[in-house]
Amino acid sequence: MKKKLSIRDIANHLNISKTTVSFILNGKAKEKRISDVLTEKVLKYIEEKDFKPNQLAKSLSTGKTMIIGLMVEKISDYFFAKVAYHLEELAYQNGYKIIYCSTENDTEKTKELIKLFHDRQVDGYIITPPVGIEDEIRELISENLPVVLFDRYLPALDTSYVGLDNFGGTYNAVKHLIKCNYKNIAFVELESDQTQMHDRQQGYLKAIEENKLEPIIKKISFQNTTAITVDELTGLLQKQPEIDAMFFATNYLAMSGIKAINQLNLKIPDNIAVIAFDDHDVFDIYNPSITAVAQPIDEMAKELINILLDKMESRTEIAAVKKVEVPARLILRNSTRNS
Amino acid sequence: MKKKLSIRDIANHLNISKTTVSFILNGKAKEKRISDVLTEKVLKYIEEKDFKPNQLAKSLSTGKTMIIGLMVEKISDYFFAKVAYHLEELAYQNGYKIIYCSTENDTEKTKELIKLFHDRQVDGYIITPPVGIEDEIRELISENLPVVLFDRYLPALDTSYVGLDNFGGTYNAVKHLIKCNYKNIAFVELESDQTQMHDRQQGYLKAIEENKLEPIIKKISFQNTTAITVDELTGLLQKQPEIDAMFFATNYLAMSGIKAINQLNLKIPDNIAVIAFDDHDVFDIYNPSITAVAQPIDEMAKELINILLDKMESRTEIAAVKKVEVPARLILRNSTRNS
DNA sequence: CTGAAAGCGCTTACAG
DNA sequence: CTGAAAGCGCTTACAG
Repeated sequence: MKKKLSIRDIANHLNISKTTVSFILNGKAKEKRISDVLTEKVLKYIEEKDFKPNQLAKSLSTGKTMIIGLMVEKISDYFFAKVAYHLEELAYQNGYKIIYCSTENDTEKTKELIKLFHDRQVDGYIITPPVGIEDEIRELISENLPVVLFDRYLPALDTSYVGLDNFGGTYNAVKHLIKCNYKNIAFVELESDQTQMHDRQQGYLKAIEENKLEPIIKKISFQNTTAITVDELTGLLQKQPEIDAMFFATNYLAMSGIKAINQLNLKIPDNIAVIAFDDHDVFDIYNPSITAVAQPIDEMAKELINILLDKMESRTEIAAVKKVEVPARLILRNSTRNS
Repeated sequence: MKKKLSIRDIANHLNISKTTVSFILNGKAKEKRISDVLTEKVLKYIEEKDFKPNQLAKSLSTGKTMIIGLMVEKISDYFFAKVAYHLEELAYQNGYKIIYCSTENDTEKTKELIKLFHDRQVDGYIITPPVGIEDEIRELISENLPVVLFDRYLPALDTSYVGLDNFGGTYNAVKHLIKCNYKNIAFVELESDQTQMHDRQQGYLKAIEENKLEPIIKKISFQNTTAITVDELTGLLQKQPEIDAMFFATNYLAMSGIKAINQLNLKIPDNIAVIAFDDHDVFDIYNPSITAVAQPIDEMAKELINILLDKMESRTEIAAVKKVEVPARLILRNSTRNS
């Protein structure tokens, strides 16, 4: 078991002070006008011994951890996993590490997690907030900590935010269905107070109203098992056989819906069309492949990191509010008759 | 912006020493025989001020970070995401936090990540190793750091390990196909030197040989896009139309395979049976639903944490080797004729 | 029962 | 150009 080297060991060995070593280590050799010869010598020794400064000590002393805390609804979800992946990449390029965790959309759990991140002293927060978390977010901001909300916002709170144009994305997709001559378009959504759900619903309603069609809205409880959701959707289709298209507000709802459609032996897209909000890699593989409203994940990740970095590196006010809504992309596949 | 409280502020305010506050904070009041009255008073003040000790300072001083580093092949994969989720839960119950990252099966990237975790001074490592990482793992162990390998092992290295009984799981699944009267069973696997792939192949071969059938093995490159894989599998099925069952060594291969089967208008399970290694929640929703060899994820997570905790809390030697292989579960669905 | 003091490994304002 | 010293916020061996 090797003894860990410290900055003082190096200083002692080379007969110089810790200060000098520290300056060289942090690239301040020029600025502090330390001689090239000395700098060379120290760097060489460090290289040779493969010295790694203790990050804990560094953080304690600088007050920065170089860690970004990412809290998403569920890290195992396709969408969030992808976003996390991109964020990790971008953060890393800027010298930051990401630690992530799942809120499960549970307000209490999220409060716990914010505390945890706070204890670990992360330098910045990216959060997909459940409802009821306003006070905790406000508290973070009042402590001058950089926060960016993501995926959904908190209407009561004026904070930086990156999300999709949920309204426009849904509006365009439903208009596409209408153009393809579908008349009875059901909208299946999660029972939820969150803005992203609400905005999708509004987009649907606008398209329906503009075309003088009848809205058919089905709300599914967040706590449902897949089996129960499938049952409820089977029920809906039996009760309202005139439905000839279904718009699902999430990809998992779409999967349950497809199962219900299969159970009733309806054919996609002949008897019924399907569009899912949020793309998923299995949609391309499914038979028939499923038309989806996709979120430009890499673009969102880039916006998130940029806003956060600007705050963390004090290029903007920590409390400055910047909101970005990126446009959705409609990916046409075979679950809709495409006119 | 509120001033952060420190242990010294508390000590000053109550006119006692930092030592006493620290002891009380760490539940050592009894052990150090600090009076109940004082303990009460300190606890009350801490509660009231919502004081949180600085973890960085604590870690620097104790040398423990209470963080476990988890490195999986790809955190966005269904299987790994689920495992991570369970591990997080279990770690949390024991006062540990998990930080995770993806190796992408890239040896160089993995070396980087091990360095990163090492710099962050995680207390323990759970790693799904790519090949060629033996030296780095050996180095960790020689520094007396707890390491458990997961999902696949490194034959050249005698380390603690938790994984599936890949051999038995595949063997039983293929035997099931044979029992259901399938005769020309193809095995589709990833080109890979990893033990889990190798063991699955061996399980397949054993079942085939025992029943005097002809093996048909197709290897798919790890770098393939989905489209290329689909093409290759379509080619295979056209060249060898006698194939009446396909066993896929991973769930993503199965999805590509199903797409190939659909493109050729073959019917599952009448023309061709499908079994996937590694369950996926869409398999249950797919039409027809897909028979799969499932890994008992929660059980694996439990074993991992137990082995790691035993090492981290020095209940066993850090270098002690414990290997666990958990049995696979065959989940029969409708992609196989079930006799 | 309780406290003064050294130490964990860094950074940085200050002095020369 | 370079260093001595204080400080970040904890823990803990030692002394009484």
